[in-house]
Amino acid sequence: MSKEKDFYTQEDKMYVATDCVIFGFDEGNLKLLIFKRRVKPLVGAWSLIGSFVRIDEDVQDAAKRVLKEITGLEGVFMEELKSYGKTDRDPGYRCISIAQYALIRIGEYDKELVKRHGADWYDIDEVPELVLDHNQMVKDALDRIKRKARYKPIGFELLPEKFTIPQLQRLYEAVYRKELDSRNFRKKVLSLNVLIKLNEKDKTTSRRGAFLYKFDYKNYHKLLEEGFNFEI
Amino acid sequence: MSKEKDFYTQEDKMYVATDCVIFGFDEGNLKLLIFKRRVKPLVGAWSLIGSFVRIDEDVQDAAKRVLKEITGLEGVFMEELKSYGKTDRDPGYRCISIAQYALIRIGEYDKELVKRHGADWYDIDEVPELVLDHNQMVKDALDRIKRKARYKPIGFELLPEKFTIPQLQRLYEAVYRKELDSRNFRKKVLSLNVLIKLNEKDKTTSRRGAFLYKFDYKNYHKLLEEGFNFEI
DNA sequence: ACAAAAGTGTTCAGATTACACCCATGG
DNA sequence: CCATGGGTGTAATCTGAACACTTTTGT
Repeated sequence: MSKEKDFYTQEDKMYVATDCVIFGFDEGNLKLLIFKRRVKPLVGAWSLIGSFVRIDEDVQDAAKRVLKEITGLEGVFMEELKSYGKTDRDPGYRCISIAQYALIRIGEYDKELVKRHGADWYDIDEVPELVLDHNQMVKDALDRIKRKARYKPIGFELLPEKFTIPQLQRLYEAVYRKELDSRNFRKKVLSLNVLIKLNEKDKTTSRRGAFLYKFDYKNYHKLLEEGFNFEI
Repeated sequence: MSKEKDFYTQEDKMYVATDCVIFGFDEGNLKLLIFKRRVKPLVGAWSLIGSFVRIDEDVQDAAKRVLKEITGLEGVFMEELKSYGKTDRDPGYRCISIAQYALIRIGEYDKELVKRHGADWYDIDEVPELVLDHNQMVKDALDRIKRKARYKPIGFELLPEKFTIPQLQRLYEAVYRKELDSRNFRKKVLSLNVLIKLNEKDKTTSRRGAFLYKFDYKNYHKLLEEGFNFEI
């Protein structure tokens, strides 16, 4: 930055942070990754995972950086939620935060790293009180994925690469918070033509076993361009 | 702020701006309000209307402030679009911008004020090159209202208080960029039960005249709570 | 043989689409 | 009297919702 002229010296500067609402899905429940603060202010309080944005760092990159620092993951689905810009949101100093939400495969993160950072998964119904406006961020992120699930096949980011249709249904049930009819669900989801049936079964949840599928990203992108509707 | 302790002094501060993508609708065309910069840097270039966020000002309030400064309008529909946070987006200095989009009634703004600020309306298809990433903001805002029109009756913010159904249809056609069948459009829009038919006609576009309607905000909010679908 | 989850089809109601003519009026 | 935009109905199709039984297999 130093090579550029600063035309704006009479204006106010402030801190810019980014906070990540990190969702996972496990055993039928939607989960949230939060951690216990070890630095001032608010030591010991539960918080979303976030960081200040550095002056030589894109906001998106800052979000990717913290996600990687805590979970070891890269290249996962992450999207901006909205900004939180009230003057009084942080008692420390004027700081605005650009919240993001991420969907990760709960089997794939680096458990050692997560533990070392004092982070832990909470069932979405049992999230404790978080610092600042972080509970509001979680609420807004939940509303967002509920809506988003209507037109993007959001679930596949949260499931392992190979998954069964009953698993996918349980995920949608967790997001929508209501039970779905398995016949209609299966019919709808298969009609989208974005699932590839494999010759393997998952036998962990039933004696009979359920066929595994994987997501057909190629077909999916083709359909997106045609303006497809993924409503379940 | 000064009464609070600043815990974060080792972190980077930056400028935070907000830019408004201001839409209007006139004679069948969606329009954009932009203005010609009179200050350094980039004097004379076309730009969205924006401002730095002051340290004692909410981001939303900053957006409202600039909208009022330029158009004289208050209380119009305005919503956050997204943040633009790349390090190199502003050559002046590190500055992130929270873009907003607003929908205003093109007959109601303060024309004197707009002229005095060097602002002008451009047809959405004829927007000139704008400074920084402002063309991208416009594109993103257009995509947003296209999607938003599917589940919120967005059009009413852009039309005068009293409007005709053909007017409303032309607005939707401008947003979707395709022609709609007038019988189906009328059927659908009336079935939503959010229009109040008035005993007046608008005769400016036909000899016969078209009945004027107004939007039934009360009924609309009731329907929203029930989770209504406004797809046209 | 039985418990427990996986898998499968049909019917009905409501919504969406396509489509063509008469109406009212000012000039 | 005619040109112009406003206003109306119906049939065909598609989509979403409701609903119950058979299959598989480990124990």
